[in-house]
Amino acid sequence: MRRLPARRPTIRDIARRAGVSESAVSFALNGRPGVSEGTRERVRRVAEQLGWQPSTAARALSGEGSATVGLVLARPARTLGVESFFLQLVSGVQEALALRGLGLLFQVVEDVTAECAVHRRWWAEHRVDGLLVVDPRADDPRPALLAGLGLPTVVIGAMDDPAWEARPDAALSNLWADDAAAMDSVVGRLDALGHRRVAHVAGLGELAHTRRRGAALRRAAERHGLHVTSVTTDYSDAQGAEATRRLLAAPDPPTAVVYDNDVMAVAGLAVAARRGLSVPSDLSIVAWDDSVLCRSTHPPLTALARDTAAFGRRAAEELIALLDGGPARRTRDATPRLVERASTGRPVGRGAADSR
Amino acid sequence: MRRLPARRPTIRDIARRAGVSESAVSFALNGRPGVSEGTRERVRRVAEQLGWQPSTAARALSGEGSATVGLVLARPARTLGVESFFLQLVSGVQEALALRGLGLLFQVVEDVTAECAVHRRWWAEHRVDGLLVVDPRADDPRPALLAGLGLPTVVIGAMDDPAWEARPDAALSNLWADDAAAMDSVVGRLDALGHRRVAHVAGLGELAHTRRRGAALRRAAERHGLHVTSVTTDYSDAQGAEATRRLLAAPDPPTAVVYDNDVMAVAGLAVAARRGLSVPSDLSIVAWDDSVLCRSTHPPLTALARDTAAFGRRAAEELIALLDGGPARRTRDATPRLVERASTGRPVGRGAADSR
DNA sequence: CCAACACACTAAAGCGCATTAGTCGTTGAC
DNA sequence: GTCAACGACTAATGCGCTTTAGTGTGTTGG
Repeated sequence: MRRLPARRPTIRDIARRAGVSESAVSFALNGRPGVSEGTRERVRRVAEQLGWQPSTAARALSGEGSATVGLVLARPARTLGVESFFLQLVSGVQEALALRGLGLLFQVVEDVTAECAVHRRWWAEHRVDGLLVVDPRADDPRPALLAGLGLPTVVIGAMDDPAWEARPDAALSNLWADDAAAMDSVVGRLDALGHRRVAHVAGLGELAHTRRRGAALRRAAERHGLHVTSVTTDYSDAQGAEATRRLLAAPDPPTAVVYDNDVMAVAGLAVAARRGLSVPSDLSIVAWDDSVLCRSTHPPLTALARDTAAFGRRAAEELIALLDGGPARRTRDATPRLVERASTGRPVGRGAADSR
Repeated sequence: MRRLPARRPTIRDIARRAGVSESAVSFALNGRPGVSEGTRERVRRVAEQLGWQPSTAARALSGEGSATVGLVLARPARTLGVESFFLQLVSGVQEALALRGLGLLFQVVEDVTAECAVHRRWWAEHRVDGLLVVDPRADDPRPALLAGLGLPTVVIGAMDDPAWEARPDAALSNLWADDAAAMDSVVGRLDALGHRRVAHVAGLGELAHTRRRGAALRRAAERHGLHVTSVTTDYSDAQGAEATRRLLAAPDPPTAVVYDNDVMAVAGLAVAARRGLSVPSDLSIVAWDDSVLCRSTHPPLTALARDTAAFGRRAAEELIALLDGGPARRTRDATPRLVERASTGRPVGRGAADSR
C-alpha cells in the first residue's frame, strides 16, 4: 500500500555507471591501492551523484564492524530523567562519535545484571564495535565480561585499582576524574569557613565513586579535625530530602552538607527553607555536579563543576583510539572545581564554629 | 595483541551440531513451517546451549531490516541536559522497544537541517527501520523527507493540520497531546484565582507546540477577558530569567506567568525571589511539564504534569505497529493536567485583581 | 500398483560489501 | 628480444542469514 521502494544505490550501480567492476569501486571508495587516480575520481563522482552511502549491515557482515558503539544506563527508571549529567555526557559522546560516522546505540535498564545481558546480546548480534560503561561499581562484573567478549570498552569514572589491574590484556581503557581531590577542596573550604560538622548525602552505595568520595571525605575530615556523618541514597529528590530531614533532626546537626548530585542538593535546600533555616548562615550546601538547577535556586548553590560534555567527548575519543587498535590506558580527566555561590558561608548561631 | 577471538556461534554451528542443514535451522528458529516439531525442538536446544543470537547485520542484509529505530534530537547543545523531558521520554521509548528486541540509535545535533542529513544517512546505511521524530515545527521538512524515503515514522507532538494532511500515503503516524486544552485549564484556573494579567514565557518559536500554546492562550484570555503578554525564548534558564526580568519591569507587570518548561519556571522563581517578590501572593508561577525540579523548589511549583515515560512508550508502540505493517494514524495522548502546588494563588497587592 | 501429493528437509542463490586471487597489457632490465 | 615485475583491473569468494527451488521418502487414492 505504501513504502514506495526508493531503492538505495549500491556499489553495483556505481560500477555500472562508471563502467568498472564492483571491486574497483570498493577500492576506489576506500582509498585502497589498485585503481588509477583518474578512475578513483570518476568513481567518487558517480557515488556522490547517486547519493551512495555504504550499507553498515553489509560492512559489518564482511568483518568491518558495525560502526556503532553502545551505552547502557543501569539506573532504576525512578532516578532517571532527573540529573542533567547523562544527557550532557551523551551529547559530548556523540559529538566525538559523529566526527567518525559512528552511531550510538543507547539503552536504559534497571540494573547491572540486565546491563550485562544487553552487552552480551549486542555482542552476539554484532551490533556494536565497542562500549562505553558508566557508573563503575564495587565488584563490577562488566569489565571481566567485556574483556572476555573482546569488546573494546572505556569505563567512564574511577575504577577501583584491583578492578583495573585484574583486567587481563584486554582493550579496556578508563577515564576518571579525581573525586578525592575534589572532595579535599570542598572540605578544606568548609573548614576554612569555620564548619565543624559536615554531612555527606551520598549516592548509591554500590557505585565506586560513592565509596571514593566517602573515603576521601573521612580522610579529609580527620586531617582537619572535623566531624562527619554520611547517608547513602538512591540519588532521588525524595531520598535527598528525607536524608536532609534526618540529618537536621539529629541532636547535633551539621552546619554544612555535601550532596552527591544537584537534584538532592536542591531538595535539601527546599527542606531547609521549609524548616525556616537560612542558607548559608544556618546551613551551607554544596552540590556535586553543577547545572542549571544550581544556578536557578535562591540562593544559588555552590557546586563542584566539571565540563560533563567534554568528559563524554574524551571518553568517546578514548574508545575511538581503542577501536583503531591503540593500547588500553588509564586517563585522568580534569578535577571538578568548586564554584562558590551563595549557598556556602560562615556558620552562625545554632552552635556553629564556637567549639573550636 | 589482544582481542581474544571468542567467535560467535552461527547457524552453521547449530546445523552441524544438530545434524541438519542451515536452512532447517533457520526455519526452526523462525517458526517457519517445513520442519518437524521434534527437529525444531532439538535445534532450539542446541541454539540455546551455544548461546546463539542472530546477527543483526546478516539479518539486515537479507532484507529483514536492522531491528533498530532512530531518534535524533535537534537542539542546540546549550539547552540540552537541562530538561528532564527527553531522558524520560527516551526511557519510556526503550521500555517498549526492548520488548521487541529493537535497538535505539540516538543522536544529538544542532539543528533540523543536520537532523535531516542524519536521517538520510541512516536510511542509506540501512541503519534503521523506523524513526521517532520530536519537536515538530512549522514548515517541518522532516515528514516529507521521511515519507519520501519510505521510512516508517512517528511524529511525537502535535503537528499542524496542513502538515499532517499533506503527507502522502506514507507510513507516518502522529502522537499528540492536547496542549490547547491544557492551556485552557491553566487560564481558567488563573482567572478563577483573580488574575487579570498573565504572561507566557514560551519556548522556541519555530516549534509547532509553542505556537499552539500561544494561540490557545490568546483565545482563552480573550474568552476570559484577560490581558496577556508573550515572550519567546530558547528554553534556557538564562533566557527564562531574562524574560522574567523584562516582564516584571514593565509598567503593568503580570501577576501570573506560565513557563514553557520547568527550567525556565525555576529560573523565573529565583528572579522573583531576588526582587523580593513573594510567590504566589505577588506572582503566581506555572510550569509546563512537571519534574523533580518543580517539587524541590520553595515554594514548590504548580505544573502541567503528564506521564512522559508513558508518552514515549506509546510513541514507540505506534512505531512498532507501523513496522508491523499497520496503518498510519493520528492518536491523542492524555491531556496534561494541572497539579496545583504552592506557587499559584490569589494575587494580592501590587494592583492585582482589584481592577475587576 | 502406480500416479499424485504431502511432508521433512537440503541445495543454492542472494543481500552489499571487502578481499584475495587472478588476468592482461606495459615497462624495464639484462 | 625475452622474461620478470608492475600497475590497473576483474572474477570469485565469503560474511550469516533468509528464501526459493528443489529432492527424496512415505502415504494415499483410484
